[in-house]
Amino acid sequence: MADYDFQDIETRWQKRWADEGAFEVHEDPGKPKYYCLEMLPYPSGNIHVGHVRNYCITDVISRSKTMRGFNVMHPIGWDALGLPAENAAIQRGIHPEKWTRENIAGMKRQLQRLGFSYPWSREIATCDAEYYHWNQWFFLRMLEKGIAYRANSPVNWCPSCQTVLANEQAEGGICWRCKHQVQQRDMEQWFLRITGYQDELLDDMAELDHWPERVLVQQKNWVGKSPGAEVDFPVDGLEPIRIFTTRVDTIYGATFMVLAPEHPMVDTLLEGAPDAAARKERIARLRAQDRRARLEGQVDKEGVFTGRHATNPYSGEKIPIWVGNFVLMGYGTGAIMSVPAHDERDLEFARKYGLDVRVVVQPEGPELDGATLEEAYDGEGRVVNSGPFDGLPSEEAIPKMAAWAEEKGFGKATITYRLKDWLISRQRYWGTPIPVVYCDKDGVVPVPDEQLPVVLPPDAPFTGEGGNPLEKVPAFVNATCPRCGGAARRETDTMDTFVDSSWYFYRYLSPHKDDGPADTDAVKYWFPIDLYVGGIEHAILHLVYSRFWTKMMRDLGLVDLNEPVVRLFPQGMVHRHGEVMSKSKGNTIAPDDVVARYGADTLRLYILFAAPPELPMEWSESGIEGPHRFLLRVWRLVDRHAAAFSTEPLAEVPAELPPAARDLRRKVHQTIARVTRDIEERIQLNTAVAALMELVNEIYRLEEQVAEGPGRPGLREALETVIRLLNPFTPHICEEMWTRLGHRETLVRTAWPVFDEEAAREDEIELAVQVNGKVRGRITVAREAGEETVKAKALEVVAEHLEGKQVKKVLIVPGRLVSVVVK
RNA sequence: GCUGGUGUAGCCCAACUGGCAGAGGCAGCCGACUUAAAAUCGGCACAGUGUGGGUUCGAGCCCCACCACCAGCACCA
Repeated sequence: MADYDFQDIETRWQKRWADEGAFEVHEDPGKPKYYCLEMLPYPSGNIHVGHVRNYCITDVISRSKTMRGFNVMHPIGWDALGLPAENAAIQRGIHPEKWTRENIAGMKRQLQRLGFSYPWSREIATCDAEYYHWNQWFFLRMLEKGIAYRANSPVNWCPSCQTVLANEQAEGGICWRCKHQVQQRDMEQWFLRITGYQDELLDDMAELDHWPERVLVQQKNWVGKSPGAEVDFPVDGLEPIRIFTTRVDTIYGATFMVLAPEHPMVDTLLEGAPDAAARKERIARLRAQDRRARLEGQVDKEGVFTGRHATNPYSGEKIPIWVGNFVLMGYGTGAIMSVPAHDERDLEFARKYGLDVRVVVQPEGPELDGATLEEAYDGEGRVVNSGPFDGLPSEEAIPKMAAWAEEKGFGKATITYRLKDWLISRQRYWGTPIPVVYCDKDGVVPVPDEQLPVVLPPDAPFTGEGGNPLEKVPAFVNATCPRCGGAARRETDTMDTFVDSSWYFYRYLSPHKDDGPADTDAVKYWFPIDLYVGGIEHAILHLVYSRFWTKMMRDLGLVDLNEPVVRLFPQGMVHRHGEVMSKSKGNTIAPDDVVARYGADTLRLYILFAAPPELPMEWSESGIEGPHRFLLRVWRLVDRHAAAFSTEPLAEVPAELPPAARDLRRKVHQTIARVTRDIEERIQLNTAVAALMELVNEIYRLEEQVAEGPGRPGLREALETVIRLLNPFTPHICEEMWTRLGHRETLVRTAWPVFDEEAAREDEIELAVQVNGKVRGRITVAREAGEETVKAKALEVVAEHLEGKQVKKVLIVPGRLVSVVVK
């Protein structure tokens, strides 16, 4: 018997695939296409099991789709710009580029050792000037269209990363990368006007019917669309205070207003107020409260009365102006009207400071009383105590009252979003240089297309002493103004690396195109992406940016699409000892060790078998034994017959078969149907593997009975079916067995088995017979047996349970059971 | 607190539109092979589906109320 020498088998087949360029693809109008995408890795130094899980899923889909006759695009690349490379440079004195290239080389070796089916000629690295050239080109196009702009605004500064961050990258005041708390700073920065697409990002979700609901919900929350009204509240001798509300119908119940401590009018209001100094100091304390805690509502509501009043423009009533820590400057106008009767937060505040509570919306049922109200009523109802609007249902009052404000000139209906423009400038070296220069005479001047790419200078100093290393490279900073030819200073900020990943999937299609980012014809052929597999942690980052980028490209006339991805499949994480596997937890598994011990095929099979792909998978040291033993079992089975079959002529499986051979053939075809469906429709790869194990068990059981005689061609069919169905999961061992059975062509170019419904059909069916819901017997009937036959047989077999009782009903569920109801 | 997901054998997990709770694997037990063990081959056992109600001839699956764990959202006016 030949040993299963996985080291030898795997490296040999990897070499053959590489030599043959087995996975290279080109546009082929004669075939249906399938674009199978996975999230490209950051070259941190090692492929980890999480990546492996991601890439095993896409590899199975890609290989099976190829065998099913599709022209499959399944590319890989490197998200190669980013901070860790620069930190390595500071800490270890290795240039970011060297560090990155070495990591890429190592990780590429790891991926190749796992046998993934990539067209390596399409490999891209975003740190190639050939790639980031087009980031710059896109930036210039957006600058022309006003989508890219420079503005001064409060931004998130991460002291640990020494750079600013986009809003969604500092959620809850925490840097997404290093988890440090960010600071607020006012800085002039570059933004992309993603808010120009905010409604489209929401509306086009209707097209994303193969995206998981939880991702869409997250994105929807993040965009945070909230229709309402803005209303100006006049203040004697000052500018009016503008508030935003979603419930203008409750405005007659506004008994006070509250400004965010950072609101620009706070200081002005305090001037001339009694005890101004003391109030100022207390407000300063509110400002100093932990920002993150304030954002998350973790602090108690606190406020300071300014001593001033504003006028409710609807009622003409004077109401006190407060400053409160629960009002945020970053949302709406940073000022609210407070309606304690109908808003929980306002009620809490009002009770704490003894402010009036006035009911202005009355629901069905007992009359609400502001004085005793314990819970704010924030539902709908009939508007009361509201002057001319009394009696209106609140949903009708909202548009009427907003229209009234507009008519009178002190307000209007408006929509507020939580989404902010995408801040893309970073004060770091290892990113795409933003292609503009600053000229004393001409101001901000874009670098002309023909001068692109603006290349990162290789000789920047990585001292770690703060400041962008690019600023310290005179040859880079000192530029010529493209407009006037005079001296100019080059922009030293680089782009957010999420820019790189927003469009990389277009670049794969024409990775070396030098006169544009993407080839239009190739995009037409391959897009949209049929399946995108990756981690869900990118739900409001990469996946939103990518959707925006495609819409922007569409508006530049580059693509004819609203959405890049048809089906999104977020795979589950890998856990160990009940915790997420991560470097910081110190519980990682190195795929290399597993490959050395069990081989790539076993690792692949185990990862896919251990849990459904979308759920977390628990890594277990003993669990891997099962799939490994299974492969040995298949290997021995094929080994017993390979020599003989490889020299025998192929024979048709006869239509008439002895029972054992018939049973085997049925199982073979049932398995084809199950595995195909589990892979293609359900992406339920664990059950596909289980079905294959079942089939192999069945072959073992029947092997001796079908090895000789009319069943023999069926045995061969069974073996070859197992090999072909298993190939996407464990391609090396399958190629080897396939060859040993006498085939010359690789499985990469071999068709998927064809399902024969007739062969899969059961001839006899066993039915359970229930009496009043309890199984009391079972009968075996021919597949085509009529209802009467089934009924008679069923009643006969449970006769003793029917004695002395009256049969009320007999239900026959075809192929399942017979249910007898008696009384 | 809100939304979503998950809860099935000692463990990881199956169960198509409501139809006999068990496919697969790990661990366990018994036999065969072996001087013996491992490996291998064959076989066995184990839960009534988180809890409590309901609908139904029939519920793991549907409905209601809870519990636990996970994820997301959360003072967004």
